[in-house]
Amino acid sequence: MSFKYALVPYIRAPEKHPSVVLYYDENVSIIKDAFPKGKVHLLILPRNEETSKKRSQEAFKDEKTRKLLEGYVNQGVELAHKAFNKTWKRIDGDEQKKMKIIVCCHSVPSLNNLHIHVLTTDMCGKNMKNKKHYNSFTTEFAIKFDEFPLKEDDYRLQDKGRCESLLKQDLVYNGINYKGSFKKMQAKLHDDFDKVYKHI
Amino acid sequence: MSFKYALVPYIRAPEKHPSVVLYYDENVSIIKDAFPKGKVHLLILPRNEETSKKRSQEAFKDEKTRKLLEGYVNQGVELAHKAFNKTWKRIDGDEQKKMKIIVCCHSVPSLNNLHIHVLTTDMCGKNMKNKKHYNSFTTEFAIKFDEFPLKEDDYRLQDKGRCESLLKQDLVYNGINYKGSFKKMQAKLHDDFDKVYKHI
DNA sequence: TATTCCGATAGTGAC
DNA sequence: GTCACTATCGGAATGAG
Repeated sequence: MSFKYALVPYIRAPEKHPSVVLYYDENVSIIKDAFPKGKVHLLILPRNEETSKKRSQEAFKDEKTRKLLEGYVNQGVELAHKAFNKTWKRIDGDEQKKMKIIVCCHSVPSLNNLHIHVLTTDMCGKNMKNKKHYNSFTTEFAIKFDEFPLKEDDYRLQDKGRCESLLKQDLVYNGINYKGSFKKMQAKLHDDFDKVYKHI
Repeated sequence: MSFKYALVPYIRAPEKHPSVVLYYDENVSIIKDAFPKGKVHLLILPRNEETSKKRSQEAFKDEKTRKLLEGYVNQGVELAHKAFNKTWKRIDGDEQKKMKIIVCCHSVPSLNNLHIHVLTTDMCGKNMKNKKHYNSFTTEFAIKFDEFPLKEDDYRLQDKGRCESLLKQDLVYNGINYKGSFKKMQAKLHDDFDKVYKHI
């Protein structure tokens, strides 16, 4: 099952992966997601071993941990904006309007090391390929960083099955239900993106 | 919907299709199935217009029609054996053992002209590609020619839905249930065939 | 159950 | 929900002056 530990190298030895690691210090590594689901998609990896092996729901019950990460989250968002603006420009030239960023953790992660997703909301990354990818960022499956700590009765603390069922929900974009047709929705997503942004 | 009439040319003008038509007279055309599901796969097509447009269940209520076709069925089986033996030979050399032949009509045909399938039981034709193909010849979905006329209470006279559900049954070969895995079953079918027969 | 094309769905294996 | 591969399953079109 070693794939579950794919993030370990960036936590243990970030200095060895300069092409992937955007920033690191003793507390975190911030890396580019190898399979981006948005035009920009970063991961913040806490380097503390105890923190890293917890699920987000547990790790962020602790206020000190949350407070520590808060600053890095702001930094991650800043890095994401910079990366996005380096490649994309609004066609209307309005530089006040900033691309929105999602900061979240998956309620059922597949990789064993705690990671905070920081990604643009376009959902147009090269590796956005199916319904589960999409729903994992657009439904409650994604726990927003500012939702932590979860209330004690939040189903996402315990009910893995219910969380996973969110990934099978009908696709919804702009209030339109695309049912099973991921491809059609994706075409619309790309269309809409291309109407607003141009490649630099 | 013209695909439903794909067989019409062979009924109307068999003389124009010598590469497909093995035999014809005023009553029938016997042709090679364009998408063979067995190593040899023929179709017997009654040329009488009234007969041709009936389902087998109805057409073969009539004894005269059955008796007329009986002879052609025997001829079709003979032709199938000849065609098979022209290409395949038993490895054990036992020429007494003859390849078994299925003679049947589908309880829910997709083509509008009545056609009797005559095919070897190997289920190893080039166009045996999925579960429905297989089940259409190995379950009660296939009405054997000698089952006609059907008893009045046979569900296949009326219950199209139940007939169609037979096509979705689990795959069974040699008492083994292959569930959804058509490819694995097919590999076994080909294996077993190749153990007994060699190409001439 | 005619085929073919496309796409969604499902299971697996990955060291 | 890591990906990538294979295969299964599911719908729609097929014609054409």
